[in-house]
Amino acid sequence: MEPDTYAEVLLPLPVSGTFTYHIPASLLLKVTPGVRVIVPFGEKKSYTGLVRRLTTEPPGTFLPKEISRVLDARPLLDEKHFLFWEWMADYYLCTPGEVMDAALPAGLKPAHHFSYTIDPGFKTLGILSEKEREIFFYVQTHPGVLDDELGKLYGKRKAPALIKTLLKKEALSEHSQMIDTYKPRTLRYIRISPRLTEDEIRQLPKKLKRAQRQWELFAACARDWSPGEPSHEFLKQELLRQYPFPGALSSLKKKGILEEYELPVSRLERGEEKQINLKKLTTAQQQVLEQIHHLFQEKNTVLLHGVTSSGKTEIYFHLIHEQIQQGKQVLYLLPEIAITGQMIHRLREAFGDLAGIYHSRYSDSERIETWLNLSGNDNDKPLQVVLGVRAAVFLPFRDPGLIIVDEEHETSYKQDSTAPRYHARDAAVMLGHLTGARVLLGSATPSIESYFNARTGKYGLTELKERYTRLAMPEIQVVDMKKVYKRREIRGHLSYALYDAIRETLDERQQVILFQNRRGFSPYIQCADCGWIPYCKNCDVSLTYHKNSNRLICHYCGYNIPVPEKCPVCGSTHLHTRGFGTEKIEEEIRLIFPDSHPARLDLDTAHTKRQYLSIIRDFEEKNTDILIGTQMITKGLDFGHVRVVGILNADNLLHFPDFRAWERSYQLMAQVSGRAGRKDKQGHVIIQTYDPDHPVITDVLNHDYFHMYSSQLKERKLFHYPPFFRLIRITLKHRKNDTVSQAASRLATMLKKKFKDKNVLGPQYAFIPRIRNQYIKQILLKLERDTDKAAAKNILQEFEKYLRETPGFKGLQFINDVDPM
DNA sequence: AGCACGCCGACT
DNA sequence: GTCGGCGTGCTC
Repeated sequence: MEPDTYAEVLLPLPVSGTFTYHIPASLLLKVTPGVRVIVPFGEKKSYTGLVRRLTTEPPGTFLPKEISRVLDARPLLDEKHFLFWEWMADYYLCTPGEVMDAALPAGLKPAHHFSYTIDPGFKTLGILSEKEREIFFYVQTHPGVLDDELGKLYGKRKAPALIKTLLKKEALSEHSQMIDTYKPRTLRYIRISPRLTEDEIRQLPKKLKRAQRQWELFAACARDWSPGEPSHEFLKQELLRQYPFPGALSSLKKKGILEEYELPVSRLERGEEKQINLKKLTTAQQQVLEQIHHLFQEKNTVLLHGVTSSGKTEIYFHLIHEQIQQGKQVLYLLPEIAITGQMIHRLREAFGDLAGIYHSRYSDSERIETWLNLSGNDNDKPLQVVLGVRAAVFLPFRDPGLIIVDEEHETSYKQDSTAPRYHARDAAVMLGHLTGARVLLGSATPSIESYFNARTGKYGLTELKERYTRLAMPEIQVVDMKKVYKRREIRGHLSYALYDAIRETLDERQQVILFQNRRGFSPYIQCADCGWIPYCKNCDVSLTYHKNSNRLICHYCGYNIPVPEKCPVCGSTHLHTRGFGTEKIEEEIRLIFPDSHPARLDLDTAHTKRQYLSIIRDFEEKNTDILIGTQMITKGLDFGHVRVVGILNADNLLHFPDFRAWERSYQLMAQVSGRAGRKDKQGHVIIQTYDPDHPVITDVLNHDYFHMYSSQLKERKLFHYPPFFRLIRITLKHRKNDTVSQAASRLATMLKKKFKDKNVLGPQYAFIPRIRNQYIKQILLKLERDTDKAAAKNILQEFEKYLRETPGFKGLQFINDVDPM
């Protein structure tokens, strides 16, 4: 007799292992690694989980329960991707469950729900509290209501507690329920019933003689019928449009002559089948393409360093085309903000329905369909290339030949708010390793790490130095704000130099981009008499003044209050704004250039994708002529008529307290500059700074990436930072300041003893020491490149476990960020 | 994560 | 004496 088979199932729980279930004989063929299963868990719950592996080894210490249902016909992912998940959990110090959570689109995610009805025997309303009664009556009018709907109505926190007492008082009954949130869209088809024999069909003309409409309908379906062949199928809606006889149709169905059935259609936008359509490469591009091929023979990963507007995208497209011709798939990663309508259009133009998009802007259903398509869980032909954001690294490509990570220096590739705190670029390199796909990183301003890897031979390196249309690099002018203020050569926050450039540009009906790395009107307000500054009550930050709403807003927790009329400390009415943000610049521009049409692009004006796109479109169509924005304007935008780019205050970039500040400043300024002068005329970039001789400014001025790189590299070496050292940033959070402080210094001491003193930095308060009433301290652990990382991580986790269990340190939160940004 | 079990304060 | 607070520990 065959031994029993068990499945190790990953459940969406924050635990490290899997749970073992017995596979009933009836499900034996259906349960394979990678399919989702419904399993009982605990007393009455059931979860959807993912089968990790099968085993015939019976567990010794417990009696396994049975798998109750299998949800997928084919695995959602293969062994390689499981290994990828496991690498990620291990490398970024989180659980496989957390990786699973990040990897799967919401609708495929293991979850479970409860629905409620009132208990029919319940009589004594009197024993219910007012709130309980509310829920009771809601359930009475909405039988079968789900837990999350009640949660939405009565509070995510409160509802479960109230429901619990209602269950206890036997007022409600609970029903465990699997929700399939994903419903494939279907189309209805009509065909001649295959159960009809040939003879019966031949009899039909006689039989239907007196039913004119039924006869017409049948004749239409039988048009191309030939004996022995299966009937053609007709779209119901099409058929009824030509022959609008629904009554006749249902009669024919009743008689068993025609049959109606549903087939799922993919919701993926499929353009018509298209011939692959590529632009011809320039000589320089062609050379780089060949070099990439050459480098891929020896290296898994290649860095393409190509100046802005050098046409990297064209090279990518040619590489994608080659992969498709070889029957291989391509993953094409871009930062969220760079996936523009323009970009999608170009991809569809080139690859038609072979191309897919994986993006948060797309509905969850569309993301699910992309996933199911790639995993082979639908009947469509597989996508050959998917353009996607960070999370697209998880897509279950079965035969990937190439992974492109464009704008590889972008910080948005790093997920830092929730675990897994992974970097999609580094994950892509690992994925390439596991799947055999080549990895191409691209950037005009590569990260120091990637460039270092390329220069030291870990990656291949190729450079594209020529701008696409023989476009000259923009002329960069640095304006010394110290002198400007001394000589009073300023209007608002615009130096005369910038003012003149804008004036001239407007007169020539061209466009301007102004970059200011701060949103809001001004960073804070201050009492001119006593120096009082309003702070957030939940966080240790000053409140930012927003003029539009006339409120003071905390950018960290959202806390906001109206602007006080007078100083609460001294009663003075002289409350002045300090510093400036995008909102203030916009106001100044309207004042200084009354004939201009400025627009602002930042988190406040582009809250939704739609708003963002409409601001961009207005600028593209020249409805607006001055675009004032934060980081947002630097990403992948292609404007044809921008003559002048102004960086209003380079200093708050340069003096950011972070070891990457200079690198970032360079990248930002170089990328913003790249927006200038696209079409016929050379662009003009004006950088306002109090520190005109700053080395980074000089490098930007000279378009000298390499100099920035080498000087930064020296600093990194000297102060023990990447790429010479690996960093783990440990964050401790607690409601009590004392608790974090004590725990943090205990941890630091332990780490210093175990590693070397110089390898442990801190503890120190976070940049914002308190957010949402949680005190935050950080320790930076620096590991030499040759340290046993696994061992170090184990030690760290041991220490944290020990501290968590120490009396007095209860409720302490640890967050480990590997390779923090 | 949820949920049960378990041991100490304010209530009919 | 009980209801209920959330600390601790387990779930295949």
